[in-house]
Formats: sequence, C-alpha cells, structure tokens
Amino acid sequence: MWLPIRIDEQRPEPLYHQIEVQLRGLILGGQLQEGTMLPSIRELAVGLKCSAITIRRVYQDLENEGLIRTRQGTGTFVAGVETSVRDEHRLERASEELERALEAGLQLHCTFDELEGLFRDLIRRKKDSKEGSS
Amino acid sequence: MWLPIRIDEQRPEPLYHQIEVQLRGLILGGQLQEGTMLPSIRELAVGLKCSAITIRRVYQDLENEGLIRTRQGTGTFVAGVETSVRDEHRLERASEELERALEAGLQLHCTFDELEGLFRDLIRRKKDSKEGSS
DNA sequence: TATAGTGTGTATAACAATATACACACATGA
DNA sequence: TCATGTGTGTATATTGTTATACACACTATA
Repeated sequence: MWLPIRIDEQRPEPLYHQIEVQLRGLILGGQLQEGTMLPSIRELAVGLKCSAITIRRVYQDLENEGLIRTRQGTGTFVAGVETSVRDEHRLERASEELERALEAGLQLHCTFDELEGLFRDLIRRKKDSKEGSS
Repeated sequence: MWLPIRIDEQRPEPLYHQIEVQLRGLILGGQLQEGTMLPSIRELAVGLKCSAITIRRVYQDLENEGLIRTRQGTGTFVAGVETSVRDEHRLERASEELERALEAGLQLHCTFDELEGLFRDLIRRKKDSKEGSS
C-alpha cells in the first residue's frame, strides 16, 4: 500500500506533524475508506525515509482522535467517519491554509490585488501542468 | 521600539523560526530602514513573551544572512539591503506561501474553483475588517 | 510449533527553549 | 582621568520535545 504523502526536510515543522496533517487529510478527505488497512509503521517509515517511531507516533495520535484503529500484531485500519465531519474538515482546513498564506503576504507588504493575482496565476499554472501530465 | 511580530504558540513550528520569518520580512519588506536600531534581545523577548536566548538566536541567524549587524555592548542594527533583493524576496516569499496553501487545498480534494472562491472571500472579509478598524 | 509479519516499550542522541551568570560598551559625574 | 552604573550582547547548564535504534510481545499462517 502506498500513500500520497510527502515530507519536506527543509520545513522547520516536525516530521510527525507533517505526516499527521496529510494522513488526516486523506482519511477525512475520503481517499481512504473505512476498514482500509494502512501500511505497517515500518513500511511507511521506509517509504517516507524516516524512523518507524515517528510513524508510530502519527498512528497513535490519529488513533486518539478516533480516525484509525490499531490492533497489535495485525495492523492499522481506517475507522469510520461521519460524512458531515469530513466535509466540515475539508473546507475548514483549506480556509486555514489560505488565510495563513494571506496573512504572510500582507505582512510582506503585498497588496490584496497582488495576492489575488499571484494566486490566480499559480492556479492557472497548476491546472496546465496537471492537464499536461495526465 | 516595537515590532509588529506575533507568535502563535499553537503552531508546531519552532518559535525562533516564526520570529525569524517575520523579522526578515520587515527588513526585506522595507519597513525597517538601514541603520535602524532593533530592540534589545531582552526587550523583544519580553514583548514576545519568550526567552532572550531565543531572540539572540534570531538575531544571530539574521546576522549570518547579512541582514543585521550586532555590536556587543551597543545594540543590533539593520544592515543595508539592495532594492532588487527586497522586491525579489517579497514576491518570492508570497508565492511560496500561496503555493503551499494551494497544495494543501488540492490534497484536501478541493477544486481549483473552490479554492479561488475561498481566497477571494477571505480577501474581501479581510479588506472589510481593515477598513472598519482604521 | 516455527516463522515471519505486525505493533509496543525502553534507552539514547539531537534539537529547542529556558534561566542564570558573565563580559563588553558607553554615558555620567567625581 | 577614572570609577561606576546601566544598558548591550555572550556563554554555560538544565529541562522538555523530537527523532532514532534496538529488543520485546502479540498475531496470523504454513
């Protein structure tokens, strides 16, 4: 099993948090359905080039949130999530990220129009590259 | 001397980095002119409710980047920066932040249009609150 | 029951943040 | 001119967090 998770060593944010955010997104975004068996902590650790302990922490945290269930000796599985919870999470998280970027831009003395233009350009470029690759 | 820097204890990102990013932005953004004396490490530490050592690290890192100059027993001062460097930094950093947010949104299965709409709404709301407070 | 897969617990190293004590520069006044 | 007080940056030791390696326990299956 492979998961579309990417970590950035350059970011000062701790590894476990980067992984948590993305895995949480995959579950709440609906890409991983209830009952799906996740990769073993070792397997994912190799894939992400980090230690198994770090993955263990991620799984433990997400289990405490009720998003996954882990059974010793067997594996780790995606738990069931209410649809309403999923939708709410999706928009809320996206807004949070955008707002953070907006704040950063304003602090850099960019104008509202500059930022809106920059964002539109980024989206256009991303759209094109996506179509080109598919 | 007061600096418009705010730190967020909730973020997993280390304190010194949050402060560095913002202070670097103030210098490269042109809000702090060459020769300006920055607050003492103690003063800024009190203002940001963190330790003086953390501020020391920030000043030290920025000095290694050549953005500030520190003289023992005297204080810490803003160094000169080329205008071209400033402008480049400004747009580059803003784009980086926006792209990060865009990536996060896409990973949450938002559509391009959804994200563009969300961002426009955020900007409108921000504009309104800014006008209201000024 | 042997074995190979899984998650779990303990000990260790590196890093972040802090408190505390120290060294230097400069203004002030004898 | 020199002592000294108050500001500045600097160095060391301590605590908590993050990431790791290694040994252990549980589960499934041949």
